[in-house]
Formats: sequence, C-alpha cells, structure tokens
Amino acid sequence: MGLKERKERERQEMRGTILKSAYRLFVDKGFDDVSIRNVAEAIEYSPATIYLYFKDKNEIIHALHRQGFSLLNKLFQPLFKINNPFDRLCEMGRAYIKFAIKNSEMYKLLFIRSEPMEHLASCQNQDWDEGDRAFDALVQTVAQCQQLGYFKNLDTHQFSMTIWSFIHGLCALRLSGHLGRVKEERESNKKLDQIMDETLKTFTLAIEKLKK
Amino acid sequence: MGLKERKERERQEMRGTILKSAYRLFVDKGFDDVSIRNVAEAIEYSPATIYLYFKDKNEIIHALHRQGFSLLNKLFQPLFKINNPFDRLCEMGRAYIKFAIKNSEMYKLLFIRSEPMEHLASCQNQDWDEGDRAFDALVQTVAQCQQLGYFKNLDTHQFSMTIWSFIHGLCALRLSGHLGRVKEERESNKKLDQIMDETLKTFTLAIEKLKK
Amino acid sequence: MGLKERKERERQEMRGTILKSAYRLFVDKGFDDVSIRNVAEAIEYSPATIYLYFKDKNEIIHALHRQGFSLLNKLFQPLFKINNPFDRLCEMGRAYIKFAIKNSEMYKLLFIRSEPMEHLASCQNQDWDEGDRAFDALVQTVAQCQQLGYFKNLDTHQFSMTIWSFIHGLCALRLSGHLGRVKEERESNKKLDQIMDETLKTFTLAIEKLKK
Amino acid sequence: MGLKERKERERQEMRGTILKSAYRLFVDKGFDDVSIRNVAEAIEYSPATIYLYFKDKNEIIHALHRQGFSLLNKLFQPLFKINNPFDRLCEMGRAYIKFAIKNSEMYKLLFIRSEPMEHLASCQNQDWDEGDRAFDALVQTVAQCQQLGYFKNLDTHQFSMTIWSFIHGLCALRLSGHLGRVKEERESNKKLDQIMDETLKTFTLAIEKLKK
DNA sequence: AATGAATGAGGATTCATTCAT
DNA sequence: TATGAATGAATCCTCATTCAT
Repeated sequence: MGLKERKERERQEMRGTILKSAYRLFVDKGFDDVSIRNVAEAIEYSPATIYLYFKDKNEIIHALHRQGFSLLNKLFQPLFKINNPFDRLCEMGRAYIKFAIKNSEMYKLLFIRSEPMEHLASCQNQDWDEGDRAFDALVQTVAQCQQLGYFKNLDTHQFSMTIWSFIHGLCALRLSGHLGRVKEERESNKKLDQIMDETLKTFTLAIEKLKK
Repeated sequence: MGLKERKERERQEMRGTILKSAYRLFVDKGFDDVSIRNVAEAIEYSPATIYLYFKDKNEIIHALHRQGFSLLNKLFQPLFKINNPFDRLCEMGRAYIKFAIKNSEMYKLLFIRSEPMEHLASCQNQDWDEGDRAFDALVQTVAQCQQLGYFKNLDTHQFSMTIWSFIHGLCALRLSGHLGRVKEERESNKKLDQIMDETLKTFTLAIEKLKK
Repeated sequence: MGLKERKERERQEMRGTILKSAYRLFVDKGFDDVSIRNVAEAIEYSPATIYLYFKDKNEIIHALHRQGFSLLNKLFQPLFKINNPFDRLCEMGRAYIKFAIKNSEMYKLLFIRSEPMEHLASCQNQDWDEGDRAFDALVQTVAQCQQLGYFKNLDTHQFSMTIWSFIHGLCALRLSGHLGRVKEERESNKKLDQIMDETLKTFTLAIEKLKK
Repeated sequence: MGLKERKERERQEMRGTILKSAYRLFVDKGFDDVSIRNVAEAIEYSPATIYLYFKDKNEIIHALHRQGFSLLNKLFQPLFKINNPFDRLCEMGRAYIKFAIKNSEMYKLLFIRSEPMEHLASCQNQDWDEGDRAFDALVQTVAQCQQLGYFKNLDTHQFSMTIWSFIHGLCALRLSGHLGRVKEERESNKKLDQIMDETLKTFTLAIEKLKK
C-alpha cells in the first residue's frame, strides 16, 4: 500500500521538477527554447528520462498550460473580496493585463499559441475546468454588475465575451509588438504600459456609461 | 529597352512565385513549416536560388507581411463609399473579421506573430505606411462618428485603439482555438462564425449606446 | 563498478576514434577540410553523434591541439638525459624540426594556425600547462648553457624567444613551401631536409661563438 | 593597332580594380572573407564578370601574392640609402616586422599560407623574380656586412637564411597568437609590439657579437 | 564585355525521439 | 527507474563555378 503511494508521490515530484524547469525556460528564454534537451539539461537528467514522465513534448506543454490557468485563477480569487462588482471587474482587467505583461511567454502559451488548444481538442477529455473557471469568474461579475444596473439590455454571456475579447486583444497587440508600432503612439514616445493603461481606461469609461 | 524590362518582369514573377509558394506553405502547414528548403522544394528550385531573390528568410516573411496589409487595405477601401460613418464602422468590423477567418494564417502573420514586427523594428525604416493606413481608416471613421454624436467625450485615438483591441481580440481568440472551448458555446453547439457574429453585435450594440 | 568504468572507457575510445579520424582528415586534406560532416562520414556515424562527444568543432580542434603538445613534450623529455646543455639544445632543435616535418599538419595546427590560440584565449582557462612546459624546457636549457659561459650578457628569456623564433621560422618556411622556392636552393637542387639541416647548423655555429 | 592597345589597357584596369577590391577585403576582413562573391559585390559587378579577368580564385590570390611581394620590395628599396650594411640589416628587420604587423593578413598570404606557393609550384613558370629579389636584398646586405668583418666564417647564403628564419618566425608567432600566450610575457603584461622589439634587439645584439 | 540565373555541395548546429541496457 | 548512444531530418545560409544570353 504505502509503497505504491510513495512511488506515486515520487513520480509526481519528478513531474513537478520537470515542469518547473520547463516553466523557467519559458519565462527566461521564450517558447522556442523549451526543448526536451534543454529541460533535461536544466534538471541534470537525461532526455530519455523525460519520456518516462511525459509521453511527448505536447504533454509537457499541456501540463504547463494547465498550470498557467491554475495560476491565473489564483490571481483572480482574492478579487472576489471586492464587493462592488464593477470595481471588481476593473480590477480583474488590471490583474489580467498585469499577468500578461509579467508572464508574457506564459500568456502566449495560454491564449495565443494554438497548439495547446489543438492538443486539448484532440484529447478525449471533453471538459476543461480550469479554463471554464477563469471565464466563469468574469461572467459572474458581469452578471452582478447587471444587477446593479450596468450593461442593461445586454446578454450576460455575450457581454462577457466582449470584455474578454477586448482585453485579450489589447494584451495580444502588446505581445505581438503592434502596440509600439502605431504611428501616433510611436511619435508621442509613450511607454507601452501607458498605452495599455489608457486604452483600458477608455474601455472602462465607455462601458461605465452603459448604465441605466 | 524591352529586354531590361522583360528581365525585370521575370524577376518580379519569380519573386511572386516564391511568395505564393511560401504563402501556400503557411496556409497548409503553418508558420513554422515555412523554411527556405520547403519553399525551394515546392517550386522545384535549389535553396540557393531563393537567395537570389530574397536576402534571407526574414525578407520573405516581410514581403508576405506587406502583401497582407496591402490586401487588407484593399478590402477597406470600398467601404468608404458608405456615407454613414457608424454603418461604415460596423462594416469594417465585419470585413476585418471575414478577412481574419478566410485568411487565418495570413492574419496570424500580420497581427499575432511577433517576428514580423520585430523585423520591422530592427529595420532602419522608421515609417510603415501600410500599417498606418489601415489604422488611419479606423481613426477617421471613428472621428466622423463622433461628429454625429457617437462616442462623445471619448478620445478619438484612444477609442479607436479600444475598438481595434476588441476586434483583434475576438479574431485572435478564434484563431487560437479558444472560442470553441468556452463551455457555454461548446454546449450550445454554436458554430464559431455565429459566436463571433453575436459578440460583434453585442459590441456594436454597446457602443451604439454611447451616443448623446 | 565495472560497468561505469567500462562505459567511461568506451566513451574515451569513441573520443579517440573521432580525434584520430579528424587528424587523418587534417593530414590528408588539410585544415579546412576538417568539418564535422567529414569526420562523421569517415567514422560512419551521424554528424549529430559527434556532438555527443564534443561540444563543437572548436573542442575537437582544441583536443587535437592538446594531443599535439603532449606529443611534443614527450619527444623533449628523453633529451634531458643529455648532460651537456648545449648539446641538448642542439638536439632539441633537431627534434623540433623532425617533429615539424614528420607531423606537418599537426605542426601547422600547433604553431601556425591562429584558430587554436584564439580558442584558447577565449576560454576562461588562463593557464596552459602543456604549452608552457614545452617552452620551459627550452628556457631551462638555455639557462644551463649560460652557466657554462654560453650566451653571456644575454637575457635568458629573451634569448630563448630568439631561438624559438628562429627554429619556428625555419619550420614555418618549410611548411609554407618557401624553402623550396629560394632561387639558390632551387638551382642547386638541394633537398628540403638538407637546407633545413644546413640552416640549423649555421645557427648553431653562430650562437656557439657567443661564448666567452 | 590603337584599338587593340586600348582594349588591353582597359582589361588591365579592370584587373587592377578587382585586385584592389580583393586586397581591401583581405586587409579589412581577413583571408576567409575574400570570396569571388564578396569581391564582385564590392566593385558592383557580377561574380561571373570576375571570371572574364581571372581564371579562378587561385589566380586572384596569386596576383595579390605578387602585388604583396612587390610592395615589400618597395619598402626595402629606400633602405639601400643606408650606407652601413649592418645598420641597414637592422632597419630591414624592423621594416619587415612593421610590414607584417601592419598588413597582417597580407603577410599571412605571402609567407604563411601554403596555397600560394603551391599554386606557384604548379605553374609552368619556373622563375619568381619578386620573391627572389626580396631575398637577394637580404643576401647582399649580409655579404656587405661580412666585408666589414661581421659574421666571419659563416656562409653568406646560409646566414641569410638564418636571419630570415628568425625574423619570419618572430612574425609568425605573433600572427598565430603564440606570442601573447607565453607565460612569462603574459604575466608581465607586456604588449606584443614590445615583446617583438625586445626579441629583435636580442637577436641583433647576438649577431653583432659575431664580428671579428 | 557583361551578366542574370542557377545550382550542387557543403558549412555548423539542434531537435524530438527511440532503444538496448 | 534511468540513461547513454544514436540518428534522420531539419535549420539557415554561403561558396565557386558554369552557361545561355
């Protein structure tokens, strides 16, 4: 009994070690520098060993994907202490953006690269709790806003999608380098963070007006 | 006289052939499978030949990049026949989305991948007309909307950024595969196009209300 | 126990095989034809395999470099049995020349090509024992000669450098093909070995006179 | 008549242009950056054009080789104004070293690389005036020194070879990077020029003593 | 006289993966 | 459980050279 459990525990620890190392490579060097070899080297094991814990590279990426969403959910959790749902919504937006900037490579993995979602789709596993949970946090908050009169006459789910689209778009433009290339911004020498901040504020201002 | 011109024409044709082939690889196999070797193989030339027409891989990608923006601008142009700026704005959104869906790999190249923008940044060429022109089309239309009383009290440029962020985000979520994974959508078996349509409509509805 | 050692031995054998093969390519085709590909082909392994034993091409060259110096030192060692330092000096010269002629490509690697020294300089490793040892053998012998009254009033180190310069120059001219092109030698149909011998003798004769 | 001559003159001018460009590449970027392509690019002609003036790359290198020797001879010429042959000998040494340092890549071509001499040997052309002339300058000066009592009882030709060997060796060690790696020099932080200077002085001092 | 077009061969590396041990 | 050994397939890119025009 105990032996089997210990084995299993050790196995999970090793998986953890591998993922941690892969994650660091991600953050430090970017997506393309996460190779089985590099990961193995970093944890001072042989590449072949990695294959004892993960079927292939996709599985590692997928695991990181799940970790990333888990982290994102953790970031959202404390925001539920904020009672005013509109304030909370704003803070969620800020937290999301902050996450995207601070963990840009991870963000790319979670939301921009299509490989992980394709992998997910190809799995038999139909549900995907972590992803749903993050979006649910948004939907609930939007719903609560509506109870206070915000976003009247707009479908809760649709409007949540709208918000997510906006905020993801803003992050994506930043990470792809487009934000810095817009002529007006370029010429005014604004910092990227400032541009994002102002655009977020504009959006906030706009949707705030949708109150009856 | 004619000889020189013919040579030049042939040269341009060859460049075109290479680009077309590169683009097809894009569409068929994705960004990462566009290699000089692959392109050369596809057009049945030696890899070295490619280098007679393009300095390096970046230049090929950059050329496709420009082609893509040029195409996008062409799609926007006829919309200026629409007199009502708000209607035009809506149509621009639809055209943009349609472009992103129909030419998804191209869209990824234009707006999602960071390589092309990095290349652009590394060039001495400070200006980037095609990109500016596309965004200008949006800014102008927003400005005209404001003259009709839309989006009052919002900065023109900022609000244009907001719109672009939203619509790009929507396209990006679609292309990364996220749109199809949202639980509610999944369960209602909606088609992706429909989801995008509805979300766009919601956004349109929302900003339409920002009229004094 | 034994397994680990066997593995290690096999590893060293493989390294040896690679180096031997690289060396043969050196001798047969010259420095520039030593490529990873060539080496791999010669030992009938894949190029990638080479990288399991050597970090990169430089490391192979460096290893050969060390082997060469090691061999040179071995050739000098028995000469210390010769008690008379001046006689020993002469024999060292002869041995050096013999080495350069017999292992001409190796000599080029050790003393003529600049790549290995550049590699050495780029290493963090400040010391370079094998090289120092070879030169020390010369310096010590010169010092002992001076104790017997040779080379009076000349700085030991400086004079050692002088001797090395001369003898290296002689070898280098031989290996670059200049020795055979000097008109007088050409016309008298002297063999290259003879020319070197006579020049060495002249030098010996000259410095022998520097005795008080 | 005149037409034929003009054509020939133009031909020589073009050869000159090519060589000048090749020479600059040499000096600026080193031996390995002299490629037909690079040369052609530098003079803004097509690579194929080069082949109208030179059979192949070897012929270009050979031509540069001759130019180099011609330059060296030009450097020696004014030294014949110095009446005292021993002084002249010393100055020749200094000039030679200066040339080697200032035009290191050219020096490598002239005296270190074996390709040019191999090419020379493979030509039907048995004589090689420029090379002979440079060495003759040395032999003559040595002979004149001997008439003043220097280097008594030493064969003129042999001793000239000795001197050349020494001085070439010194230059060669410098260019291969060995000079900077000798432990004692390394530790005393001497500049390379200084090391060469001191070694040359020691040699001069030594052979000066060979006077009856 | 000049060249545009073309290429085969080759350069150093890196990768994900497999398999016998 | 772990790994050392191995590789085929890729990557971008450069070269000297030829030949029809």
